[in-house]
Amino acid sequence: MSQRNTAVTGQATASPDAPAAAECPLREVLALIGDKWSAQILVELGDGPRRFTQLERAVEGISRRMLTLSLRNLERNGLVTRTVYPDAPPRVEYATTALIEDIREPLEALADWARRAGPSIATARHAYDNSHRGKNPC
Amino acid sequence: MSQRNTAVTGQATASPDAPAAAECPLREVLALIGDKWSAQILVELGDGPRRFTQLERAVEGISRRMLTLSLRNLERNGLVTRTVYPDAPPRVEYATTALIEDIREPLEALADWARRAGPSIATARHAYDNSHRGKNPC
DNA sequence: CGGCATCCCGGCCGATACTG
DNA sequence: CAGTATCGGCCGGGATGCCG
Repeated sequence: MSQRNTAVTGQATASPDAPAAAECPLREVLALIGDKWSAQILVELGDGPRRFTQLERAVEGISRRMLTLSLRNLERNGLVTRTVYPDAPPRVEYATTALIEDIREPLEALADWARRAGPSIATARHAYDNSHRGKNPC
Repeated sequence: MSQRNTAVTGQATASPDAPAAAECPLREVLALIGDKWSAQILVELGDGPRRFTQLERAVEGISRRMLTLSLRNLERNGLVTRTVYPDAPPRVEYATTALIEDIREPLEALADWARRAGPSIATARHAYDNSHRGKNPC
């Protein structure tokens, strides 16, 4: 069994069938793009189609393995397309589908919020850590 | 060492210090509320302050353990407040802070998108699974 | 009521090496 | 270039039980 499989190498980056996302739509979104890399990949693809290696360099820190798995997952859920060109040096392009058009704005809004709230959060965190320190011996 | 600690029971629901969220604000948001329960908790708290047991019942499926860990994490990052009332039966209320006011809308937008795109995604997934089936016995 | 401590497993994810 | 295969660590998170 060396061919492509549903669970590529024993996992699938997201739930294999979204079994119990149940009635909470927020959970569903997070199950789709709430993982470590998918959102960043979508953002990068938002600027236009990208090749595999382009994404690998753009996302910064992602491994080929996780890039592959994440892209497969996004493709499976209809969020990106994968196009193979029959060139001498292999060439594959990934692009977003119409499905994501409607989430780009909310995603941007979240990012904006992170930029604005970031400092406040850091402050709150340090305050919390200070007031709860000393419980643990160094 | 039976007191409260930074890593309560060996984990922290989110990164202990958000070390390498780096320059991607989206990653930071997901590091904060991208886990399995935090977003739902925030949504529930959006309707007003809630007690621990109220949340436990409202969130549906969450364990006391994860509720505690998630709330602690949200509290640490200044997204919710924890108020203890000195009553005979212990009473603790959780509420959102001003920090979250600005993400409620984007969060709602994401949920809306999930509701609308849900069917299309399911279709895409089944199509993908069909066209890639037969590689694995059974 | 509102937690915390312990056990434990499955899956995320990184590192590394091999392939068409 | 664009993947795939394999090993292994770490941690999210469920189940259970005890405590003030």
